Amino acid sequence: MEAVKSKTNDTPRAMPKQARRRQLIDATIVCIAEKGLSGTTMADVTQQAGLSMGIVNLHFQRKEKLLIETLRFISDEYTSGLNKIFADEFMTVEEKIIAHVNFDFSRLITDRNKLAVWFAFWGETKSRPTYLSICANYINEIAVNLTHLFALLKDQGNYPMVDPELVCTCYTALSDGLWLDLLVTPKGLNPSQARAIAMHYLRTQFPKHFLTD
Amino acid sequence: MEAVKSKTNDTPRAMPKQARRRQLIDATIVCIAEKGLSGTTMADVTQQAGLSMGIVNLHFQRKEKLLIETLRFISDEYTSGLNKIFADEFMTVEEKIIAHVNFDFSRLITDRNKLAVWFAFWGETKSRPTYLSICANYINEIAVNLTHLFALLKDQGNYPMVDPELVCTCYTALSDGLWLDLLVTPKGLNPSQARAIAMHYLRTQFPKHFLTD
DNA sequence: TATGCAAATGAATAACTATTCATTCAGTTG
DNA sequence: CAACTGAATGAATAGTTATTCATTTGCATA
Repeated sequence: MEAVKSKTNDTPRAMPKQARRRQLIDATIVCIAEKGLSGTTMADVTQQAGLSMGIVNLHFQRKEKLLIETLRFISDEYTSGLNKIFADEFMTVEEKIIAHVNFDFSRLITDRNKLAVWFAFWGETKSRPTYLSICANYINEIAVNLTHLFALLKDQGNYPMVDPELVCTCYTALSDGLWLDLLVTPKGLNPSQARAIAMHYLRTQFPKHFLTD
Repeated sequence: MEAVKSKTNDTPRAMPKQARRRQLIDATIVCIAEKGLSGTTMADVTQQAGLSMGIVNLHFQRKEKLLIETLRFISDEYTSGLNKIFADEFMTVEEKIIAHVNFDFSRLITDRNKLAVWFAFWGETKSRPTYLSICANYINEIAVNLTHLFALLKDQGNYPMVDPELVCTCYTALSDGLWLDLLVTPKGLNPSQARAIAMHYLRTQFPKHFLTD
């Protein structure tokens, strides 16, 4: 009897619930990419998910909450990926920075649908404090960690002139701008070229490192 | 009789018409900044302009056209500012590049209302070909001119290792990212700090130049 | 000052979209 | 297998917003 309870043996009912939420979030990402934030309706999202109109109310109460959870989802996906790198015990500082850059320009992150979602929400942060606070949180967390890595490399590699905080701000702005490029002019730049540009900048700061490609 | 015709003596009726359009575009910029693209209604815009509901229809036919003209307005403002610099006969190459950077981080461009408009539209380019084509146009035009300036400096300054196209892409991405920073975390960075970061990057490429600040 | 005319108004309308909820459905339990 | 339970449906509703257009306004001309 117990063996056939459900596909997974823990949280038998809660799991499917999470899956449904995820399904709706995925549909929302596709809709925002295809129709823009202002053009995305509940009918669009539920149809994209292959479900019925009332379903969003059931799982998210109202549209605004679905949108917020969608932003939170891609935000968490990004920060948790980076935190895994920061927390790794076996990578050198240089390897961690390279892993960071690789992650920034990986398939997962440079997916144009997700980039469209990022920029859609960024464009509204000035008017929606909730969006801003979700973005501001993760931005700060990452900046602290990345600055720390640059500071370590400065010491280890003997780069007395480097300003870790400046390099962090500059790298972050650069990768944001490269993402915009990938979103707006996808034929002008591909993810691996974008990655190369980011590495090019890092080499200007740490010329003895990052020479492996 | 002729002296009291109107406030300006040329194009007596056409001029006021342009002014009205401009007034509505200005109101649209404020509304997008305050309420987001998806939250901006016709009632908001006309109220912000201190005019009546029907006025948008009179001057722009429909909402979508007003939005497009708003994007075109800030786009033109940006390109025409830069083109003036590119076309200047009396500046050296180095001076032109500095003027370009100064313009990128001037009050006119780093106005947070306008930045909000830029990012609002960028976030929708994937779904609206019209927005994309307006953006793509000016992006390309500027890239050609800026790459040319970097190529000239490469020759004049004897920097054989510099790749002008790469530097242009990198500078452009960097300034886009810095604008995002100014929009999203205005307390983290001010325009003159952003300008300093851009100059810091240029000095890495042209170490004999851009030392004056 | 009267006349003509384009600009502007804003109440009314039409279109659209989020939200609700009575009903249906599917899976689990006793 | 019947009763139960919570998930899902989607037509109906309520609310919002773009658009229209008959009317008014203000200004230039004669």
